[in-house]
Amino acid sequence: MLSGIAPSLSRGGSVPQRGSESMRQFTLKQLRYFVVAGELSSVTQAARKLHVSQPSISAAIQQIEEVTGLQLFVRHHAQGLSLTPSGKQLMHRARQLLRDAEGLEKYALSLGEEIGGELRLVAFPTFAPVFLPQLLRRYSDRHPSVSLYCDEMNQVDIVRGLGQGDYELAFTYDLQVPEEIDFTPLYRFPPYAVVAANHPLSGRDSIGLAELVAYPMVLLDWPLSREYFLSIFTHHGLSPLSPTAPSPWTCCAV
DNA sequence: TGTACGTTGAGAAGCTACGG
DNA sequence: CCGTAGCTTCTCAACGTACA
Repeated sequence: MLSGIAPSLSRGGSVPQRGSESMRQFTLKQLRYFVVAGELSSVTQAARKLHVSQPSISAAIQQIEEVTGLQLFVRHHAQGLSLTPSGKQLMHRARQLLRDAEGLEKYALSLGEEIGGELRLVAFPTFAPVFLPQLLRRYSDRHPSVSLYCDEMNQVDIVRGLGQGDYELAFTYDLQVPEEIDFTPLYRFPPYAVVAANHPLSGRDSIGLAELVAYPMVLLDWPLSREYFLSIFTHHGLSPLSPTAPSPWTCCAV
């Protein structure tokens, strides 16, 4: 949540607010002006894009700066604007707020009708190609009015994205998922070893961990993933040969 | 010096609250 | 119900600044 500010949910027209409190708020419209100006690094271009005058953009930014007490932009005369670190942080949250407001509007419009709006989800790349297509297709068939937006990330970025509200849903492993995130197990995956057809261990129904340590391994070198698989060995007092670290797509190919 | 761009000031328009 | 006051937001014009 945005702390210390009180955005007004007005759309179009003015919202008269008497008294000194009125100067302590800003509107979603002003937030949108700020975000677009930040994205384009220009008041002029933002004004063109939003079909308003330059002073309107400038005034909106100043209002937000006054309310928050933050300097959001560094002004470069005749050279546009650049976001300050505070401006970047606020813009990130402002985008979320605008998205939520848009979602709320769509939700309100869809009340009494079928489910609509946008569902943003993210998945771990190694099993995203395996499970997501079928899941997404079934979901789209059932809820055709929902726009699905899907990303692929490593475990650390997935957890961060959920925490920041960038995504509503994630498909990933149960690795260091914070308590504040609801985790529902869908599948249980036993670890598999994939070997070449002419490998000494080829053709076996099962392989013991101790048998694997003698051979070099290929592991996905992503945050937590590599540590997780190595921990399976160390938990049993085993030390595998130094694994190589290819790209995720190389792993998929292997 | 011309051009591009952001800011400032003045005035208009639109909205709501309030009182008669 | 209507007129007025107060407020916000908008546009236009002018100005200041930086760069080629």
